[in-house]
Amino acid sequence: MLPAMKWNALSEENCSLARAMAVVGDRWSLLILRDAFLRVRRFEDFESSLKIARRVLAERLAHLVAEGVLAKLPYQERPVRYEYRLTEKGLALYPALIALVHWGDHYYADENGPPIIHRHRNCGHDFRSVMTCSACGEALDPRDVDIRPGQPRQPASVIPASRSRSRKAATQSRT
Amino acid sequence: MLPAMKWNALSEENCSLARAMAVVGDRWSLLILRDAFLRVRRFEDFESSLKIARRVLAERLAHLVAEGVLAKLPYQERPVRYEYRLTEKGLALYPALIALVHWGDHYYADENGPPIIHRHRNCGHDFRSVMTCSACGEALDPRDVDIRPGQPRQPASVIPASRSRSRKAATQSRT
DNA sequence: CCTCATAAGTCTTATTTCAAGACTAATAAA
DNA sequence: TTTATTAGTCTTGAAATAAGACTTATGAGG
Repeated sequence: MLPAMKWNALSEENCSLARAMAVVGDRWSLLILRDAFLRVRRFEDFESSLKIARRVLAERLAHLVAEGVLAKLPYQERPVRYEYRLTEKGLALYPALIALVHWGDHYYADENGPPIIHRHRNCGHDFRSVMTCSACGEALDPRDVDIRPGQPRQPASVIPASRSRSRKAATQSRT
Repeated sequence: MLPAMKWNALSEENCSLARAMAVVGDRWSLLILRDAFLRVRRFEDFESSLKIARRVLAERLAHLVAEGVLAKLPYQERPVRYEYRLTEKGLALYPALIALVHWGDHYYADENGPPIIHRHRNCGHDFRSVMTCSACGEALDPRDVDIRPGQPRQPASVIPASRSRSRKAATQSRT
C-alpha cells in the first residue's frame, strides 16, 4: 500500500499558503502539474518526461486526485486504462505556476533567452505574466500591500508593524 | 557542516520551472519567504513562527542567501547578529507566493473567510491577485495560452498539439 | 567574579520521503 | 505460446526532515 504523506500537519494550520503547500508543496507536484498543463496525461508519459520514481509518481497522482486537482478518467476499456486531467481546481493553479516559470526565466535564462515562450491566443502576442490588483488593475508591488487578519480576533491590526517586534506579531502563522 | 541539498539535478535542466524549484521547491522555502514578506527577519522569529527544525532552517536560509533571494545583513555588533531580508530577486517571487495564497483561500478557506486579507495601499481596496497578460492586460486563462520552444532547435512547433501524442512532445522538459 | 539570559546557530538520533529499478497484472497482437 | 503495452506495486538504500539538546559570544544583574 502506498504510504500517504505525513506532511498534513500543515493542512491544520490557519494559513492558506500552508494549506496550498500541503497539496502541491512537495518536490514533484508542481512539475507534474506543469506537464499536465502541457497536455501530458498518462502515467508512462509523466514518468518519462520527469524521470520521477514510479512509486513517487503513483503516490503523487493519487494525492492530487484525492485533493481534486487532477481527475482520473478512463480512456479505454479492456484493459481499463486511466489518464489524469486537470480539474478546474487544478487549472486554478496556473497563475502560481506561470509566475514561478517567469521568475525562473527572468533570473536563470541564459543568453539564448527563455526555454519556452508563451503566447496569448486572444491577443496574439508573446507575453510575460503580470500580477495585478483585482480592484484597480495596477501591477502589484509587495511593498504596496498591507495585510490584516481576516477572521477578526484581535481588532484588525494592520501587520506592516513598525520595528516593534512583539516576537509574536507574525508568529500567528496567518497567510 | 551543513549538507547542501542534493536536489540540484533540476537546476541543470533547460526548464525554468525546474530551476525555480531547485531554489524554492523544497518543503520550507516558500513558507520562510512568506514570513519574510510579513517582515520576519531573524532566525529565532522564523523558527518560532514556522516550528521548523533549526537545522533545516539554517540550511534553508543559507541556501536562499546563496541564491540571492535573501540577503544576510548585520543588525548589531558585539555580538554580531544577522538578519535576513528579501532582495529584489526575492521580492520578485511575490506573484507566485500570492497566487498560491489566493488559491488556498479560494479552495480551503472555511466559512469565516480567508485567514488574512490583502489591501492594496495604492487604491485602498482589499483585493485578490489577478494574473494578466503583459501584452493586452486581459486576465489569463491557461486554455488561451500557446507555448513554443524559445531557443529554436526544432522549427517552432506550437505545443498545444492535437491528440496525436508523439510520446515525446512534452518530454523535452521545457517550461 | 559568577550566574543567568539572548541570539544564532550546530549536532545527534529517529522517522519520513525519495531514487532506482525489478517485478506483477490485464489484455491484445503476432 | 510468446511478446508487447500500460499502469502500477515492491524492495532496498540514500537523502531530507523532526525534535530537541548542546555551543558560542556577549551583555546584564547581583
